[in-house]
Amino acid sequence: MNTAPTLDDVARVARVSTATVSRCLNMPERVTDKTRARVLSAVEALGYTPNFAARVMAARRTFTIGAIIPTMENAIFARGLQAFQEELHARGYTLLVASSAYQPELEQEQIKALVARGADGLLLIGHDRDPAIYEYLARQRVPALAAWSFVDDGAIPSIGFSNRDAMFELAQDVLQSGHREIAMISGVIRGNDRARARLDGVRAAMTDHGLDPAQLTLIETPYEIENGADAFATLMERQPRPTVVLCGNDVLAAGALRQAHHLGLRVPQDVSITGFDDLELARLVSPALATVHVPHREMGREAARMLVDMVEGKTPGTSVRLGTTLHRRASLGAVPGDMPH
Amino acid sequence: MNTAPTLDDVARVARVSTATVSRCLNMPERVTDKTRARVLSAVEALGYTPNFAARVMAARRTFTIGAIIPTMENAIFARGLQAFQEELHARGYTLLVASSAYQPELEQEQIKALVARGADGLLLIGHDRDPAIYEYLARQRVPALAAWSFVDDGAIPSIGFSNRDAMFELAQDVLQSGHREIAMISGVIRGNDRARARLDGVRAAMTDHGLDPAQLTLIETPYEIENGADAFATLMERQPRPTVVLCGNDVLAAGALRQAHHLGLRVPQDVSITGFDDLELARLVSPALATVHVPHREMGREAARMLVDMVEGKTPGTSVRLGTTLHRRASLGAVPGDMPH
DNA sequence: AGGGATATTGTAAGCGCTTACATTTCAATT
DNA sequence: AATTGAAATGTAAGCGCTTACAATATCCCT
Repeated sequence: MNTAPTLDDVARVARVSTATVSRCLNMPERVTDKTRARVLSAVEALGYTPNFAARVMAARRTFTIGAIIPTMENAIFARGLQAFQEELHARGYTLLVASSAYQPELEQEQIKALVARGADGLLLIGHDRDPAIYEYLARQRVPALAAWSFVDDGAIPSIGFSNRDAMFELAQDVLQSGHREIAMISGVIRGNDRARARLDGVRAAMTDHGLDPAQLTLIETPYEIENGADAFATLMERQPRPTVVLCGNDVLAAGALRQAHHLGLRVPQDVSITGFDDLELARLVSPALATVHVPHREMGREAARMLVDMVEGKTPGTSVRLGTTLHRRASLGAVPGDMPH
Repeated sequence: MNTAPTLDDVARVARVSTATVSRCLNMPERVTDKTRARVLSAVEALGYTPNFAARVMAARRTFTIGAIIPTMENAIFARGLQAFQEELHARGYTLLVASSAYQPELEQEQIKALVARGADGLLLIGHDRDPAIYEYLARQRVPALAAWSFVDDGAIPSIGFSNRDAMFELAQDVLQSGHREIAMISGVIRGNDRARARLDGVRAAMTDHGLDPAQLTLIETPYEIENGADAFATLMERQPRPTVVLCGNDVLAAGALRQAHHLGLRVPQDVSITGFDDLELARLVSPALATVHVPHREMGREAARMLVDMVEGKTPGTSVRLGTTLHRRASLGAVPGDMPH
């Protein structure tokens, strides 16, 4: 089907052996200037591009890193991934991205697809997956790194932050400002340790303040704006009505906020809303979202460095924990009806 | 390095020939139930995954489609791409995504990288690129389709909408509501026909209303929120001050809107702002952005269908023009100080 | 000028898979 | 039971590249 010129064609035109052409392309310094010029002009003349599959097969190396992210639909992973790609590019690697749509089964499929395509290493999000897939990666000898989450004893090293501690801190802040009727809109927990850890953080903070975590009103829903809006509407019908809604991320929070406007509720006077991630979104909506800032770009960059080092055998990989910072913004206020002190 | 089991290993364990194993995997119906069971259990036992590079090389087909988008950082292409991927998946193809960061040179590099990786077809954004790259694609016999833009006589078929007409319509609306001091924050024009067409649309509408398009106050800047904010600040210092700022897309508009709040300007009472794309963003900010709705999902889906048909030789590809719709929302209002009629 | 060390180039064996073609198996038919 | 043709399986030739090893050219000494 594809009648593109091959190495042989180039060799013939340049009147050298295929080995020399290959060297010209891969180790130019091991070839005379004269022959290199001849070869390169043949390459030019023919419009030759090396066949990647053949190269991979012969060299058993692809200089390709795969990443499987839960979604491309919203900006959650975009910034970190962009930084990841930039750093990878600087180190001579190409990034291939696949999306799992938050489905563990599809993620497995994508992992295998990328390994089959010869990815030298893999970036995964979080730790929560079938142990069999870790065995598979080990057997295939493909190093993998988990990001967006920090666990120091996982099957693979990770680079990220403690979702639990970050959310704990935010929830503490909320509790300290007096809120007691607390609701949470969480992402779907199955196969998502980040979502679970955030929920745990909230519960831990409640316990810490002498509240029963079982009292937490919880809605679990996919990370989409509409879902945030719907969940918020449901929560506002509960009696007693929550005075604050903690959202599993900024996307859900943005949806909640839109719904609040729609319902004629003032934020934060009537109800407070918080997010997580500090996407650009958080500062675009009004009021701006109180949220947890995650160092996405730094995480992406560090992940690239670590993974490349792992691929090149320089390290088996060590987990790195990054910090998060609480951003108090206008969407989080005092408890409605509370007397000022 | 990689000691993964091969087809040969499977064949040995299952006590059949390699050809039979291959058939088991690719044309299961051409093999007895009994041997198929034997082979599959060998596959299972060994944890075998076919080597993609080898398969590609032998079969000269990858069932992979590549897409090169200008950016992954914001949501501009996310929704359309997601739909594209879904439809591709339904048809048995895998999507590989690369980002060009709006740099034509990098885009060329990425195109070659994807072709070398055996992409059966390519999705590109817009038409504006070095003709040499079209020759390259033709010679490599890799079908390509342009999206997010409609041009019926381009080097490759396209599926999209008329950026010019869509923006023309929006600008007409703006002019009809009386605005005369018009400014535009455009994306970077170089290598971006969509941005250029949108600008042309605005100019054409001005001409249509007897205005001199040279009077248009224009700032050209990359599609980032911060840039939109900065550009807006600059525009607000001009005398006479624009009464409306047309933005090249919603991202720039969101930045402009944030800056307006920051400067204490009310939208639309003091100044109107419009966007383009109708990202989710547009309805999250307040006031909601008047913008042009683009059928992203439909475009992505149609692009996948068309491209697969092209790859499979069912059609050389025909250009498809989709419609856009104007969404009048609160960010666009009357001219400040105008007497109501 | 001769000899050896070194830099350059060539030869050819795979890498793991698919597939055209050859061979074997087996059920149906006579 | 012999014959036949279709179905199942096996054989082996590549796909386009890299790279160990072999062969040759080049250079620097004495």
